[in-house]
Amino acid sequence: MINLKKLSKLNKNFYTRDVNIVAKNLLGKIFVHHIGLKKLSGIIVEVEAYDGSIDKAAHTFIGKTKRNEIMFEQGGFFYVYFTYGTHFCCNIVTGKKDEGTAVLIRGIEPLEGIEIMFNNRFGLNKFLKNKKFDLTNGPGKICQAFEINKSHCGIDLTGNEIYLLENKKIKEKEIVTTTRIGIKKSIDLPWRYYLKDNPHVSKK
DNA sequence: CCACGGATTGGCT
DNA sequence: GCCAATCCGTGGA
Repeated sequence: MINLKKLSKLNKNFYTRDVNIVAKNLLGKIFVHHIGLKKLSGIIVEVEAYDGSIDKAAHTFIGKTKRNEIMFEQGGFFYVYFTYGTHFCCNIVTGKKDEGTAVLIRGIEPLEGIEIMFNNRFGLNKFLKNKKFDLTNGPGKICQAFEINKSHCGIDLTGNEIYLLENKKIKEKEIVTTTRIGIKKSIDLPWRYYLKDNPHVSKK
């Protein structure tokens, strides 16, 4: 088991770099959400980069709007959006101010608060124990398990409610690079990254 | 004001 | 593999 107390929080210098650099480096980091006395955490195992300057699939491609304005801030903020009438998806804003770049979190390996996440996803049904790999393998599922919604959009990730922790360095050969999922524009950009053989990745 | 589609998920054929 | 659920951001009239 990882001793989270020894890990340092990721700072502004981490987040304000190029979106694809940050995306790759987010793999293996610990995502933490404090809710009162509850604590939920897990290892990031799958991400996608979005860059409004050249990427038609990015929410910022159309310019600044009320919905996407947090993506135009400097790196280190949290961007949450609602889609398909049913799901939230969470992103890490990256780069310098006005770049309009962010990383979508698509897969997490749960560490702390697994019982709470299970309850958030499936209720208290004990007959669903075989669902242990279906808790956080997808962006909508992550938000449901981690209790993330629109109210968390704009949070500063250097604060104490939602933040990320440093962890052991991931080797280049453990990272799979491929195209992004579920989009209809700019579908050929190889901006999806995930940890090889990890069962909490949404799709191979 | 109205129409449209989406960085998804889960259930059914 | 196919498709409904379900709502809001966005853009055009």
